[in-house]
Amino acid sequence: MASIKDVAAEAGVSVATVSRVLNEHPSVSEDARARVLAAVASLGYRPNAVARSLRTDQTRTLGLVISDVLNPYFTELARSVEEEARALGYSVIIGNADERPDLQDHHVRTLLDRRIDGLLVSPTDGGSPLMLDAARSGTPMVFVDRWIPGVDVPVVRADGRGAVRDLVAHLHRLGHRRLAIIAGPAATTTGQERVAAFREALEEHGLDLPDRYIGQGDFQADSGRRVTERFLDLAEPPQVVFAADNLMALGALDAVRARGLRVPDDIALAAFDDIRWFVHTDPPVTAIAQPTGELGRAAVRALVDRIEGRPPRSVTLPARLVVRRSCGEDPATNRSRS
Amino acid sequence: MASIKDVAAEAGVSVATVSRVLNEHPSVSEDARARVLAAVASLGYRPNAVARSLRTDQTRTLGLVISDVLNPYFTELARSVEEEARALGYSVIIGNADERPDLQDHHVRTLLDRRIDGLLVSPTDGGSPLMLDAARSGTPMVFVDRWIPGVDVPVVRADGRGAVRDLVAHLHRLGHRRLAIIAGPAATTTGQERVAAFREALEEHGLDLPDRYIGQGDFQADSGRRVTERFLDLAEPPQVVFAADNLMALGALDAVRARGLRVPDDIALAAFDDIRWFVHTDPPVTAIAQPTGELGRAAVRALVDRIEGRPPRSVTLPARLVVRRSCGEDPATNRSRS
DNA sequence: CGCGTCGATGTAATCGATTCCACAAGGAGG
DNA sequence: CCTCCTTGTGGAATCGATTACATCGACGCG
Repeated sequence: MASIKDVAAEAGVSVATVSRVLNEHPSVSEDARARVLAAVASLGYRPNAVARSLRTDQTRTLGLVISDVLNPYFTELARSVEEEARALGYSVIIGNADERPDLQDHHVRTLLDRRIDGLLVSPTDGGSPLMLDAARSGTPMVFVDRWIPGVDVPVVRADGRGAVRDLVAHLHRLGHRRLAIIAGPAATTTGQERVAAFREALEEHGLDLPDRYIGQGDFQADSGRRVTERFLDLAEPPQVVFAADNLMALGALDAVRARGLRVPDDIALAAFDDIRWFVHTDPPVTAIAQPTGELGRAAVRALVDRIEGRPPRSVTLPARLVVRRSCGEDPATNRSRS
Repeated sequence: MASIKDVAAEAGVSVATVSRVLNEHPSVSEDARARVLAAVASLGYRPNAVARSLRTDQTRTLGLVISDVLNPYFTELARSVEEEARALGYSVIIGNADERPDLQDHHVRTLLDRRIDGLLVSPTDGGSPLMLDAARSGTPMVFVDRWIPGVDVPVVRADGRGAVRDLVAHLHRLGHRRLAIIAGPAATTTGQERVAAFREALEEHGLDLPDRYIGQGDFQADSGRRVTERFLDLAEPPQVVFAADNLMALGALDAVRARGLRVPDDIALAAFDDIRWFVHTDPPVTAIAQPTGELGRAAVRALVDRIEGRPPRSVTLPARLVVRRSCGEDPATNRSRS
């Protein structure tokens, strides 16, 4: 592959001049510029990004470590992150942690070794030593969706409390009184917050959330299935199951179907995170929709602000309830958009 | 960030010795090794991958350019690619082309600039000049899922012909005679092949595929919706719509639902690519399942073979039919697994 | 006892870019 | 006509690693 030296030789100038032409440095003669450009074209020369990064100490690359690529919420997030980054002149390298702290650490380490300019993380757990180190060390960092408490890093996320309150009101209006939740891992902020928001909302209606109605999931479909089976085995099963993410809702659907029961007649279902397929499931699933694209874009802007020396800001955007039929018919508040 | 020089100074040895310790070169004394390791630990030193890549001329990184991250088929593919690559000691950088040739070129160029060791591509079109160049030039390359005819690059893909034949037999048995297809872009091999396989299978049953029953889609949901609407507007609408990918099937579902029609009573639906949600849609969708994970792994192995100087092999794996209820009940051949 | 061999180590070249510094040529101003 | 800038250019240092080559003891063998 042709290097800058080859171009210099071909154009009959020094490598310094070639570099100046390529970087649009003002003091280059028209003549030299033309010859260099011609040489570049004829050799099909492309600057070696590795060498450039070594010299300039910047890669114009962002790292994004997400909890699970197979989760449509995160793929959508990843997509918007890449889009905004590209618009700002950065590339993105995605690391998929699969909800495993060890894999998350692997990717953080690899990205740091590559000297990415900044790191976007949606942490899988409460923070490994490596993660805390990374946060404290020089690399600019921003948390997205989830965060690690007590670490001084900007956070871009959605606040679901209002939407959860709307959801519980909706469920209460439909006559449901025994409400259960499939929680996410307690080590994640979203895992905790969604349970807390649910409990608070229940209290507003004088309902409580007994331990047997809290199932411990891990944001994966299988755990949703297991927890739902346990709910269905209770002497007094819940009337509603609220899954803290879309994959666990999928698992819940599996479990209900395996028993030959029907949603919402036998048991109602709602989910955190809205995805396109929820419109066409049987029945369409009532869900809390996050402004995913906006979150991704805001996260990139915050990170690039840090990288380029501007003060970054944490951002919190509201989520909203999308009512469908999985909790029963509710003609009073049909705010469904589909 | 500490460099190898700092480590050398701290350990009281030369940088060469540090490098030797880190690369497990045999001739280093126990004493020196211990001192270097101690220095590495105390400084929290991590080798700079950028500098190493420049010197060794290898990045231990693979590029993966896929047509659309939001398509669950491709995210699953991406996941298995990353997994296998990691097992073989490589990282993966994913570029999402969003079915846009210009974006595809952008990512190929960026990846080449970064001097990735090899490139995995699922081409969005028939091959831009850049793509053809890349294929001819030195960088090892493998096509996955789709390929570009006439280019000498190994291909790892699924053969859907057998499964399409099974599908058409299934449809014929159910009494369907007017079958339509929502095709993918003619510029992609999968776009063409699926139509050809469908037509061949129809011919075996003495049916033909008139032009009005071929809708031109682009593998995105919106196009599935538009094409389906056009089918429904025909004087004699088809009895079955076969979507050439899962997103267009989603769009078809949207269109059918918007008219207040029902699947499969008013019109039947089948899709190429099976995804988890198809089990829970209304009704569950009959689909052709590709061995996605195996494809991803085989593609990585083929690419790494090329990179490491072994002869790479093209791989073709069979897809299979998964019957569900979206085409009507067929007690005779219930090979559904769900 | 002298020489060849081997193990451990350091010096320095190298990868491909960017960029500081020196310098030459040419024009402006005194 | 002699300085003093300005503009264009090249030489060489630099980034952080790897690695070829040189060196220096120690050891074994004839």
